[in-house]
Amino acid sequence: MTMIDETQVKETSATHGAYLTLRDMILTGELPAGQKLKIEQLRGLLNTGASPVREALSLLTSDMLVERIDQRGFRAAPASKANFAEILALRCTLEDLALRQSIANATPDWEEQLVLTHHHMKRASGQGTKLFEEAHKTFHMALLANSESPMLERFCAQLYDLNIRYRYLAAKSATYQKRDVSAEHEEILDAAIQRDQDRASASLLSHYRLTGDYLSRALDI
Amino acid sequence: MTMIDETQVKETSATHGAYLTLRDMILTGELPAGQKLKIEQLRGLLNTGASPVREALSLLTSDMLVERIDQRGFRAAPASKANFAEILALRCTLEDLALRQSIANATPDWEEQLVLTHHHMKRASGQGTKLFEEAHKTFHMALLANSESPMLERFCAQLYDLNIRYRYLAAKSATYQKRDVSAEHEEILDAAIQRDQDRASASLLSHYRLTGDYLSRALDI
DNA sequence: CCCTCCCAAAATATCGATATTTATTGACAT
DNA sequence: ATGTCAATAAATATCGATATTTTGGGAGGG
Repeated sequence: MTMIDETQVKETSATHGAYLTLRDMILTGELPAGQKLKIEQLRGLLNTGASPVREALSLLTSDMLVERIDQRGFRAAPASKANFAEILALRCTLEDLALRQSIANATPDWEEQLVLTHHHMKRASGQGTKLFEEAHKTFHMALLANSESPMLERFCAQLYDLNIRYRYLAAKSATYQKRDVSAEHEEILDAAIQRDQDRASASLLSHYRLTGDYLSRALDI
Repeated sequence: MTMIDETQVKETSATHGAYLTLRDMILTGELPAGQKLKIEQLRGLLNTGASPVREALSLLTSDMLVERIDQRGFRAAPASKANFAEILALRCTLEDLALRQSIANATPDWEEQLVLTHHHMKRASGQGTKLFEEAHKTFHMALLANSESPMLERFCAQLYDLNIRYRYLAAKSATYQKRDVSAEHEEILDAAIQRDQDRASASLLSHYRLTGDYLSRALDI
């Protein structure tokens, strides 16, 4: 006999579900940085067994979103300005590399993906933060998706996610920026399609550094 | 009542033990690349329960040594020339960066560590491969240990390990190299202590590329 | 002869209970 | 008051059993 609990369909395995939920909770700050993550507590939150929770936490360890303390459980990875600065610096190095490689290997197919994902992002702009975040990541990852270096792309994706957390952290505190982010995206897209490595990389890095400066000021951790 | 099984002391948790053993088996090729990793089979090998095995495999996923196929278990990460080339290229980029930063932040303490770990490596040279491998990694990580960028160091360590696997793979096949690896290490050490970023990085990268070329030829995968 | 569908066998994923380990509390001696 | 130690409480880690899913191998139909 099968129990149908959520909304009719059992999307994936309990582990994967727990993984996605926990990840989201950490990224958005619903589970604050540094917080102890008790199995029993999470077991309740996700209404699943201890095994899936444990395994999901183990997986999140890969993503550097959770730390494991041997024999003493798990906790959400701590956040700090130093950590944020490190993420920004690494992203600039790695995305620069990945973007240049992507452009070097440029194909019509890839360019079409860029245009598409950019369009989706623009359309998602009005709607909720959650949807826009999703589309924003998709666009940025599409830029790198042609590097023919899966590990490099993986590192970039990982760092991208780590950065999101700081965006949510900053959002809690005061001021909201009034840059023309949209124009920055257009500029990156255009340079990529023109296959201009230097311009694309420069505008991408500038995009990150502007956001970085802004976040760095907004953060009070 | 406590059961004492191995050699008197229970080093760590079952999970951590399984993690170390499995990792070693994959690195050395005892568990060949691409092989299906069945829980039951490993459970026997490590004589422990299914939970620690599962969790160890999850952790190895972080290290990109194991792949997880949803609902279909785990397998040792596949190996290929392309993957090897990617690892080499990424290492060159990331270690270059880390080494330069380490040198930029140079302290007497760090330099002493370099000298020490280099000495240990030389001493381990005569003894078994296993011991030398250990010391070799320690020396190379010591070079990067002063970068003040923990994540960067983590990436480098990860890539270092992934590379080891290819060394073991190549060792199985034919010829043995006759480079003066020891001199290369001296050169890197010397340049680092002189705080000469360019020379240190150049000799480190040359060291890797020479090994890379050799391995690339020796591999038949 | 080949393809599809179904049934057994194998393997994975998950649960619930138990054993270990770590954290906490309060009494006692200083 | 204060620091130490033992007993208790809480949490983690691990086990063994069960439910679910995938795989492999025919039987039957095309």
